[in-house]
Order: sequence, then C-alpha cells, then structure tokens
Amino acid sequence: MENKPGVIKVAVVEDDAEIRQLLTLLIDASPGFSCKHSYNDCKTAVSELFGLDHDVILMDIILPQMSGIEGVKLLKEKIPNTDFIMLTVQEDDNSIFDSLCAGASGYLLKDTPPAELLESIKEVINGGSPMTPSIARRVIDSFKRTDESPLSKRETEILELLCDGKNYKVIADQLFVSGNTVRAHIKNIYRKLHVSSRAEAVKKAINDKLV
Amino acid sequence: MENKPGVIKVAVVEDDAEIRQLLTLLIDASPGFSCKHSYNDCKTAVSELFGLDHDVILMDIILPQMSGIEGVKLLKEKIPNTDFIMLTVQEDDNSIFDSLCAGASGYLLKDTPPAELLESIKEVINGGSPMTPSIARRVIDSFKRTDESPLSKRETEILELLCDGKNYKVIADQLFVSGNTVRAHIKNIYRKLHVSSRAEAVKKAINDKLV
DNA sequence: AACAAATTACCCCATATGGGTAATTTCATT
DNA sequence: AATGAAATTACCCATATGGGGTAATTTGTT
Repeated sequence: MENKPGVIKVAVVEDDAEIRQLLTLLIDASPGFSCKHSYNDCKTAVSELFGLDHDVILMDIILPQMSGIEGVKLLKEKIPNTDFIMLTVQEDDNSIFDSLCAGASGYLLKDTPPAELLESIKEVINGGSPMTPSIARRVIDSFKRTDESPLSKRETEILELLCDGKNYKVIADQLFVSGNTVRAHIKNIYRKLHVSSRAEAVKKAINDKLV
Repeated sequence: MENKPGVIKVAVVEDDAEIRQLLTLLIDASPGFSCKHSYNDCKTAVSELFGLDHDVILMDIILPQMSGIEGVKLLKEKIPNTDFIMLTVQEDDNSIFDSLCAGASGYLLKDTPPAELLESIKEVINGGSPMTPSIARRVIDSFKRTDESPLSKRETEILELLCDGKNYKVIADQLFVSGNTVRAHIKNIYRKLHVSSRAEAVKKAINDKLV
C-alpha cells in the first residue's frame, strides 16, 4: 500500500470545471484528505480509475456520454472496496434509487456545505451512508405502504398464497374452502387490482406492498 | 394551537425507567424542546397519545405486551403528522425494515449521544430521516442487487415480459421468435430460478432484483 | 331494520401453462 | 478449429387458468 497512512484518497468525477476544481482543492487542502485524480467525463473515469486504490469517489450524475449512475455500476464491479457518493443536483426518485441500486453508498446534493462534505466522506468509509436529509426521507418513505389495500382480509390472505405460486386446489385445502370459492375470490382480487393474470397480481402485490 | 411557538413537543415510549427518565429530563431541559408525556408501555401510549399534538415520538421496540413497531403502525394512522423515531438497541434487518414499513421516519441506536439525539429530533421535523450511520448503510444496501443474475440476456428479457403478465404469443410476437422458443426460454428460466410457475418467477424476479 | 360487502359455492368452456423430449443454429471463448 | 453455452425451433399432453354467469349465506355498518 503506497498510501500515506490515515490519508483518505478521494477522486472526483464532475463535468463543470469550476465545481470540479473547487472540490479537488477543498479536499486536497484538507488535513487527512488527498485528491489527486479528477475527471470531467465518466467514460475516462471508468477506464482510468482501476488500480488507483481510492477510498471514496464523488460522482456527479449528469455527465457527457455516460451518466454517473452507469459509471458507478461499472466501477463498483471493478473496484468494490471503493465507496461511491453521488454529488448532484438531481433529486428525482429515478436518480436517487437508480444510483443506490447501481452501488452508491451515499447521496448528497450539491448545496452541501464543505465541512459536511468532508464529514460525509469520513462517514462513508466508516461504514455509514451519508445523505442529504431530504434524500434520506425519500429513501425511508419508499418503505412505507403507499395507501391502504382495496382488498378484504380474506382476499389478502389468498393473494399471499397466490404469490407463492400455489394453485387453486392447494389454496382451497389450506383455507378449508372449495376451489370454486378460491376462484371467486381471485376474480374479485383481479377486478379490484385491475389485473387479469396471476403474474400481474403478484407484481402489483409486491410493488404496492399489499402482502 | 396551545403550544408555545417554536417549542418542539416530544413524547417518549420506553420501558426502562432509568432510560425513560434520562430521556425526558434531557429533552425537557433543553431549550426549544419540551417533553411532558412518557410511557413505559406501548398499549397505554397508543390509547393516550391521540390529540396531544406531539411533533415527535421516540419509540423503543422491545416493550411489554405490544412492540414499538406495532405501536407506530397504530399511532401513525391516528396521528399522521407526528414523526416517529425508533430509539432502540435492535439492529437486525427485521426490526429496521418493519419499523420503516410501519411508518417510522428515523432510526437511532441507544448509544446515540444526547446532542445528536436533539439534533435528530430537529432533523426529523425538518423533513429529514435521522439514522445511525450503520443503520443508514443497511437501508442503502437493501437497494443493491444481491448477486449477479443466473439468467442470460435473452432470458432476463423474457422474464421482464413474464412479469408484465404477457402470454407466450405476445412475448413471441414482441421478440420476433416463435412461441415454442419463448416456452423453451421460460423452462430454462424456471429451472435456473428453481421455480415452477409464473407467479413464483415474478416474485423471485422482483425480490432478487433480477428485473 | 336495511343495505352493502364479504364469503361461500357452483356451472360451462376456451385458452394458457408446465413437463417431457429432441434437434439445429449461432456465437464466443478456448 | 473446437468445445460448450445460448438461442432457436418443434411436438405431445394433462392440468391450471381466466372469463362468463348465478346465487345463497354471513358479516358489518349504518
């Protein structure tokens, strides 16, 4: 390991020259941090960041040619021990959740004050996940049930068995009712969920957290 | 509104008398905060917290009779404008994600220092979601793909259409191949996913983030 | 008491699905 | 060039599924 011990190696991927320079200067001038590599496009970053052994990479999302999200996806496979923090102005659900799915461990908006940015870099290498408060709330809210279920208790019960791939007869036996009853319930479930097949029902059940 | 303006009203639900007292004292003695209600069991809290107009409720999880998670679920429906922060020693996935699904907006471990606890209370009413760093990482990691897909590109493509409830013929037409080809692919998908029906395949696809 | 919703049950029937088996072609990696 | 995985096509058959309809009973809430 050729790193100075205790010094956090950071790289920046950001197409705005001014912001990129500000970030690298800020980080490199801060005690305990170093920033010797920065990129104005993601394609170059992806091809060059391998083997440089960075602790943290700050990644913009809107970038020429390749998005920062795509970049994280590719880089996370090549350098899985490096932590990625998105640093962006985007705060739509797609940007947020696609970034996290791609492998980002933090998500900060660009109005994050310098001191907090440095704090966030420390936090992510200590196993945390720094997020701007409003982003954190969005993430947390994604776990909540959207709205209440249109299904009755019995229907919900049957929907759950439906999701397990049980057929009419098995469901019927398990609930001590006839197969015809199960079919009747399923018809009602489909009507209420506006679907017309098991597959769609299962998908909706999981996505809408009905089960 | 009978509140003092600018004063944050907090309630505590915690069965350990010592901790409960420490928390209420800490909060009530801090400028800008008040804590006039605390409960040592969740059942009482649920029946009495309605109409008291709290801004934030700190909720333990392990409680006699009714868990804090169940409590949040019930209370969040009755007082949706109140924010809930779990304050607990539990850091298993079930405790975390069940709490968030129930409607908690924050999740702190009990070793959180007093100053940070007060900061977190402010953060949650400002639309944030305070979390202990390790909890935040757990939440973020839940979005990552578990491991790589065992499916080929074509199979993944078909699995997606399967999830939409498309039948063999529609899928075949869309991919410009024969229905028999689609069937063959689906058989391979089922074999690789260890399932034997559309419903199970859809469930696994979504849960394992294969689509 | 009255009414809506939920639950139970049954019919017919066309189509979709899943299991089994087999063979050919394409394509990438060795 | 060769080996193997992936993609492609095809067939048979028993069963499951979904759409159509009808109707009685129970439960829950005005």
